[in-house]
Amino acid sequence: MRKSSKRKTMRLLDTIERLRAAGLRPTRQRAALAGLLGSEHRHISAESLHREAAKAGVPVSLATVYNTLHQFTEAGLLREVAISAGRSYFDTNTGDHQHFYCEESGELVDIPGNAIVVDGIPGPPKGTAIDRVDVVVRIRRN
Amino acid sequence: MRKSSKRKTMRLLDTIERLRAAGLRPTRQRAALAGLLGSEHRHISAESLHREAAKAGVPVSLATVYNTLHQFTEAGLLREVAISAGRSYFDTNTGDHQHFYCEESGELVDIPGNAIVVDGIPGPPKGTAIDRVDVVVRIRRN
DNA sequence: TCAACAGATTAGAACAATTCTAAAATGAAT
DNA sequence: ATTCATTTTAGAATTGTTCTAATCTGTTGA
Ligand SMILES: [Mn+2]
Ligand SMILES: [Mn+2]
Ligand SMILES: [Zn+2]
Ligand SMILES: [Zn+2]
Repeated sequence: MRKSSKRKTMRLLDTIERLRAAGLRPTRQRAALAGLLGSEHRHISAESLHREAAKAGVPVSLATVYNTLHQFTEAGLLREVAISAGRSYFDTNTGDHQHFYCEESGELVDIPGNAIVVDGIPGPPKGTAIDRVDVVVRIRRN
Repeated sequence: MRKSSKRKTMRLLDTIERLRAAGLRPTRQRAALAGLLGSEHRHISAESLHREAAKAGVPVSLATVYNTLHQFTEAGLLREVAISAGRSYFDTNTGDHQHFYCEESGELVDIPGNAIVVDGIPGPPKGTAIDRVDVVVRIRRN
């Protein structure tokens, strides 16, 4: 067994543990998708992940991709980012951070959470509490 | 001619002027929709405006509602608010301000622009400039 | 080891929001 | 009035997402 193969196996075991810890049965599809999501921070859509899976030779249905993205989000493994109507984006970076968004390219770039400070938020409407503060800095090519 | 009728007529003339100023031909439909949007600040969707028009006895097609909302947005008479994938919201308040958003009720509440201060935004990616900073304060009923 | 079953996956239908098409209507300019 | 570019429209088409109900699979415990 070569080194890279052994590394891959260990990553798979890790992934399976992480799924179990999240209360999700470690199925072939979930493990494969979790593997594709990987360790670096990424912004993906359901369709893009579905294409990626197909390209990687993992035949998983689009319905399962949607199910899995929502389950991962509920489990705190992903975060959903509302950027523009029409398409949902999921973020593998679940920590406190914000985004640059370029309408022209559709690209999403992280802004570290410790950089931005939002001040002066009024008390929320009676009977509600603040859940999260999302900042999207819309940028344009020049 | 009664007072209220005269007021309505003047508002209509105003609306027509404003459409002309925006470079839009003041058609029956555009004037009616602009009238419905009114002067108070509101958050609407295409479908909700379409229903409102129908209820007001103004038969305007859904396609025209979409066209008009986009044209008004382009002309700076409306602003599009990205809140959640799936439905577009338009805002008759085009000034600098932000929003509370309650996922449970779908309600959108204005936060005056002079209240919130966003600090520490990093320089935008090379070759781009900041267009707008959107803040959405997500709230939950408790 | 394997039977049994709850939970997961799937193809495809259904759905909701939006956009497109191309034909008919209309505002503006003669 | 006539003309013509612009606008409106009904309905089809497209897109992203969710639903359905049949099939499959991971887990459990004999
Ligand atoms: Mn969702
Ligand atoms: Mn739009
Ligand atoms: Zn991010
Ligand atoms: Zn607003």
